[in-house]
Amino acid sequence: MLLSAGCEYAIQALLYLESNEQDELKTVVSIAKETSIPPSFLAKIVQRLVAEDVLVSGKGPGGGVALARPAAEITLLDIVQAIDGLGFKSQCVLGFPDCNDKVPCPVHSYWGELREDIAYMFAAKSLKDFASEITPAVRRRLRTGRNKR
Amino acid sequence: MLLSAGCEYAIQALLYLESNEQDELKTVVSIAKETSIPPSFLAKIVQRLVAEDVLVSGKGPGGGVALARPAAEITLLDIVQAIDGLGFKSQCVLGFPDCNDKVPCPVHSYWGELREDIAYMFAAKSLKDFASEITPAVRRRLRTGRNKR
DNA sequence: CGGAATAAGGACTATTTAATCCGTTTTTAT
DNA sequence: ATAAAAACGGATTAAATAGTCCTTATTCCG
Repeated sequence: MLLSAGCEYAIQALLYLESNEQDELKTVVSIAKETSIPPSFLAKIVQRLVAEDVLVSGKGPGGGVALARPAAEITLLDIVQAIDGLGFKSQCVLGFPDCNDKVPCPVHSYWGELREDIAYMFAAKSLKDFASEITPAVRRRLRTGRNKR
Repeated sequence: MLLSAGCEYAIQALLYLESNEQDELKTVVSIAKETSIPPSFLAKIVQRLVAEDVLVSGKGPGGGVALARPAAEITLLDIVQAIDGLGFKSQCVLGFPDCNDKVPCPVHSYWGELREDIAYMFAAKSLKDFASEITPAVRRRLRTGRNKR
C-alpha cells in the first residue's frame, strides 16, 4: 500500500466534497455517511486537512467543512503531503537506510524514474480533473461494501 | 512504503546471499549480522522463503540456507510475491474497495500504467542483475546505521 | 551413542497505525 | 440567555505489523 489509510480516506472525502460543491459547508458526519469512511477517524483526518489549509471549517449549527480553495488548485500531491508527508519521494524501495544518488541501491535508478512518474501524476491531477468522473452513481459503485483493510 | 519491512529485509538478505555465493550454506545468524537485519525476524522471513522455494535450508552443524536456484532465476517479483503477495498489482491506489477496469476510480488508468511499470521492473530484475553492484563496500555504505522504520 | 549446531515453529511482546470516545469550545437560532 | 449543533482536541482502545524468545526437531561430528 503506497498511501496510508488516512490518506486514502482524505482523497475520497475531498473527491466527494468536490463533486458536491454548493458553496455550503458539509458536516463531517454527513461526509462520513456518504463515503462510508469511519466518522470519528474522518474527523481526525479533517482536522489535519484544516490545519494544512486544504479545508476550511466552521463550528456550530450550519457549520462543517469545505474546500479551502478552488478544486483546480488542490492537487493529489497537496493531500498526500498533508496526511502522509513526502517520504514516498525519497525513501528507498528496498529499505536501504543510506540509499541515495551517490550510493544507490541496485534498483535506485529504475525506481527513481517510476517515483518521478508517480509524483508527477499526483502533482498534475487536481480535484477539478475528476469533476466529471465522480458522479453519485459511480461513487456508489466504487464502494458497494465496506472499506477493506 | 510500497513493500513491508519483512519484504525489504528478504530482498536485502537475498542480495547478500547472491553476492556471496560459494555453494555453501550460510547461517541465518551470519546473514543477519552482515546485513544488520534483526536476527530473529530474519529467521521468520527465511522460513517463509524456504517454504516458497526461494531458499533451501539444511539443519545441524554446517547447516544454513542458500538460494534454491540460480540467481538469474530469482526475480524481485518472486520475492515480493513470497512475502507480501501480489496485492500491489490489484489494489486501488485511492483505496476504493470496488475499483476495477469496469468501474474505475479517477486515477485508475494513470495508476494502472505505473503499476504495470513497477510490476515489470520487479519481474524483469533478477538477483543476478545486481551481482556486480553489491560489493561489500557498497553494502556497507548502503547501511552505515541501523534500519530506520 | 552423546553433544553441539542449526533451522523450524509456536507463543509471546512491542510498536505503529487505525479507529473510537468523550469532554470542551464555538457558533447559531430561538 | 439558553439550548443545540457542530468542530476541536486529548485520551483511550483495537488491530495490524514488527520483532523476540523459547522449545523442539534434525543433523553432524566425535
